[in-house]
Amino acid sequence: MGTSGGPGSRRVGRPRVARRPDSGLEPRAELLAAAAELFTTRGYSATTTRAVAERAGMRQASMYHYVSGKEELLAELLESTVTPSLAYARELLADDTTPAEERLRKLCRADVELLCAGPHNLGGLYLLPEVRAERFAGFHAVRAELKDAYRQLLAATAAGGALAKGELDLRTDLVFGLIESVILVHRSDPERPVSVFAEATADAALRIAGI
Amino acid sequence: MGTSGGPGSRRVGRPRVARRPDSGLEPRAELLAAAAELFTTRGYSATTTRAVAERAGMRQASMYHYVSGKEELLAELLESTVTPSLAYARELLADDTTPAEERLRKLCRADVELLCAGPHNLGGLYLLPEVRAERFAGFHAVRAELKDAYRQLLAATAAGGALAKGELDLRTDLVFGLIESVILVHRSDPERPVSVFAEATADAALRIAGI
DNA sequence: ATTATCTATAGATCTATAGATAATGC
DNA sequence: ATTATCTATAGATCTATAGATAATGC
Repeated sequence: MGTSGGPGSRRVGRPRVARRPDSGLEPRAELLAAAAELFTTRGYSATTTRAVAERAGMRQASMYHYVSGKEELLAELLESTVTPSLAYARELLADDTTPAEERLRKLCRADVELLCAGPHNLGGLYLLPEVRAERFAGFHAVRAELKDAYRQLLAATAAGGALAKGELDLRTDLVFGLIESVILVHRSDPERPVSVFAEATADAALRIAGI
Repeated sequence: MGTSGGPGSRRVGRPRVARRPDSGLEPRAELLAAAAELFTTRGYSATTTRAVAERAGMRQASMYHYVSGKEELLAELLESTVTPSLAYARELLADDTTPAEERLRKLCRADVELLCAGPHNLGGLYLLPEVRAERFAGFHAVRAELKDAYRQLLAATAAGGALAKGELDLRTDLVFGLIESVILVHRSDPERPVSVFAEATADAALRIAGI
């Protein structure tokens, strides 16, 4: 199953017509990277299968050797934007030795870092209107679980414990909204150093939470 | 020039094939409303001229009697989402009898109300990736001016006056980001009473601002 | 023989124009 | 005569499949 292989190991199959420096990625990963860039900058529907394939260095039809179409690419990219944060959120929820305030701060910071990580503002995929389609219900479920983790941590803080349900929901929405707004802010200024930004956003989130 | 005319006044021209209860809107306004709904829910590129026209009650080709194409519709809708807020922001900047904190709060509240106004989450248009195109530079200019109004108000507050330039920019981004995040929050829960939400968001914005 | 790619293309759109038509206005 | 609409359609895509081809593997 060897990966794309070390230098010198020639690949099986007809050679690509556009030979380029080996990206070191598997063809499927090349397609995902190409899709990430195009979907986030031009949008999903505006991106053709030809554009994705060609950016990945192959012809349009060759793409179908690896994926069933655009939808599959988007679905996979979407999940990759929440899964790591969710895993971390679960860890934090299970940790009952650390104060909730601190855990909430950690989650905010990590979430912002993850949303801003990578070259293509992947978090921005979530803003695509097409994502609402039933096809992506899996992603929405994961995202709802992440939001619920925020709610639970918020409820466990001193300030949050005093809130009525409606109030807690509103605060959760505001905090979660602020975290997601980093997608927009990051989009408008991708140069900003992420760690400072993550810290400042976590601060802001805790202030909104009332801490 | 009479508008669509009072009841009973028949319209000139071949009748539409799909007769429907008079919406009371001019044909161009009907097209804009249809585009607003479709662009915000399905996205811009995913929306065909046929879909827009038919939702507006006419055939695809008839649309070209009123607009040059989809682009024109999006451009007009976009501007309509910032222009009112910007007008209000200018008023507030000119008013030097009211404390900056209060003016900032007012701008936040008004901006949220406007973003959530109307049936179709119009603010969400700004999230469309296609909006980055050069074609919409006009919109971006207006939006940048609105953001600058936030910056100026922020700088005029007691807390903001103490900030270095980089710090002020970061705060501005966070506050502006929070305001825009209402688009996302409103999208996920359109039922929430807007005035409460606007108040809570303004609160949150001022806390982020450090007030 | 197996594989990854290619070229070619059918079928399904989608946009924007041309030209016909069915109202009102004079 | 003027107008708002219609029907029809040319030209330009775009997707997904069929089948050919150029490598390596045995």
